[in-house]
Amino acid sequence: MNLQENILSTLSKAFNELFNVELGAEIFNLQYTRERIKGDFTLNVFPLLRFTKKSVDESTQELGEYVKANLDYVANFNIIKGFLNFEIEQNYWLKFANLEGNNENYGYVESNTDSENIMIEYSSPNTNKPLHLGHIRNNLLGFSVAEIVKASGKNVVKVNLVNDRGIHICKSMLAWQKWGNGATPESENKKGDKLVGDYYVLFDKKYKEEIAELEKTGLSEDVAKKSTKLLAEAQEMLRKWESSDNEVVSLWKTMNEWVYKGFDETYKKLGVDFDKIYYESETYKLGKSIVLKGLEDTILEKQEDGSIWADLTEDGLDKKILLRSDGTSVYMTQDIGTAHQRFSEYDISKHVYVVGNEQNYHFQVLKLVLKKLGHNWSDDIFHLSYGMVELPEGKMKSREGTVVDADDLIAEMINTAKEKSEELGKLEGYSNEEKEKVYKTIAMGALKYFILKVDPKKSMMFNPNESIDFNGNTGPFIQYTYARINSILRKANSQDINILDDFNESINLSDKESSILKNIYRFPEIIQEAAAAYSPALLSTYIYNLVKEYNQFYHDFYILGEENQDLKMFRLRLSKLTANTIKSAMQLLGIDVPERM
RNA sequence: GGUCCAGUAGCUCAGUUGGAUAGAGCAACAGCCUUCUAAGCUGUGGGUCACAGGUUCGAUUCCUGUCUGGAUCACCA
Repeated sequence: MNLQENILSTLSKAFNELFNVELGAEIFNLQYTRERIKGDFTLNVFPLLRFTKKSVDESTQELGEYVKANLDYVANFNIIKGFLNFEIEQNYWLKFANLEGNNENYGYVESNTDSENIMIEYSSPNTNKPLHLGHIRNNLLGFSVAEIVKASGKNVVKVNLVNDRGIHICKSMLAWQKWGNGATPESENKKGDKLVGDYYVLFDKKYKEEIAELEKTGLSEDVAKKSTKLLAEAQEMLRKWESSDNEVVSLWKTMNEWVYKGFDETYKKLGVDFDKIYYESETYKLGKSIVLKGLEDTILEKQEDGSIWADLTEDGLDKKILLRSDGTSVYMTQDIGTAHQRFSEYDISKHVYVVGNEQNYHFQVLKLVLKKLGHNWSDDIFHLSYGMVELPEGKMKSREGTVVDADDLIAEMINTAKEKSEELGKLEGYSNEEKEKVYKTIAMGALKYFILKVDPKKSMMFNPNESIDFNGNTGPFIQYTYARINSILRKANSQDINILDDFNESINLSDKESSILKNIYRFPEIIQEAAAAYSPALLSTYIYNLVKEYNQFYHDFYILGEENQDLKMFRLRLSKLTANTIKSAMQLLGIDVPERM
């Protein structure tokens, strides 16, 4: 039992004995005591007055006395306007520090074969579009959430779904065929994803030109859009692709390979990976057959033109097309197939889709259609919907070129980290290779933290003209603190001090020191909370606060320079604990910490 | 138009079941390197928590309405 559980059960007993009421632990509002107020845990007594049937002051006083008398480590209590603050004896924190002193996995819960299996899909790139800042948010979120859920004691399967089929793919293939002159990534000296992306943009340009031409002949915009030769050719290509036309399929394979190679490079830079990759091209047929089965079972309906629909109007949604009149699949069709395949392949209790909030409606429909088709596991689908990354001038639009390219941004960050680091000149003695590694660590730390510290649900602002900060509430600030602690630990080591020896617990803790210990004590809870909320932001806020406190401590107290041996040993231990916690928390954010910087 | 999400300091963001004096960072200004890394620490200024009602001992938090911004309602993915 941890502290809170002990206090809660003692409170239950208190109500039983003092006020003659049976209350479960869940009724008590027990929180960590606010900063600047004496105490460690705070009970809000107001909501309990209806059970005590006594005045606020009396109730609070009696509860405080009871808990103090009946719980060992409650050293004292104080009362402020109906808030009962329990003060935990410092010995408890000191024991805790000795106990967890060198537990590298402190806070993590190991999973086993009985643990829940959770599937997390993220990234899900479109093979026409090179990865940009929006995708970076997706990838970082997905990876971090997976790490956090894993650390909370679950088995995690990270999956990626590649959007490798559909009319959009045919657009870039067609453009390459028509105007590519056989260009390859090698011949153009360009990353494959970028090259293919260029042809997608080119298609759109030519398509718009053709629409404009048609409009000049007197057609309305809507009619013109549907009458272009280009679109007709793309549609024809999709039909050929779905009927496995050799030429089309072989071009498709070639161009996809280019893209994958490019994506892999970017994934590697971002430090994200997957346990399994699914391809739409391999699941859409399953989706198709499920849809046809649904039609047979009269759950779905067919229109005169042959297209197949789900009628969701009873549930407050619209009608949704699941198969086109020419028999080809839409996005929803393959998603039905993919979900089906995954739930039959794996025994998963939850399937998390990390997908932008622009697709909220899509997932609402997906869950509902699956449910209608009789798949109860549709309830286990969770759409982790995150907000857009906005630029000062508005949304990023691939086709309009207003995107912040992932590779460019990463390169720029590394460059900034390098400049800054060289300016400070703290890496003397490192080889160039080691230095480059540190630059990358810092650059990615800055970028990742910048993105992950924002609540996933909220849209976030990124101003490309203001480079991402390295001071304040940033990744490098946290990394710096880690490097600083390490510097001390290295020195201690070279003085033959064994940090892992138990320290003498008969010392007096300063407020700052016990505050740091309390913070570290909370780490396991934070992991659980972050996992339950699928929110890396909770972890970044946590680690920032811890680091800030440690830096204050570092500034105000000597560690190695402390003359009292017991205090010195304790402070080294405290530093070690902090470093471990920083490293663990940052790991869950997918951020590395450097030994020096 | 329907549905959903958001609005907290000049800017970027915290604020988890309603609770104590609403917090950080950046930017601005003023300080701190003759012992452990100044990517740090300390201080000052900066708020009608969009607005108006309601619920109650108590609302940034819950409810209703209004305003503003965004997303979505495709035979795109």
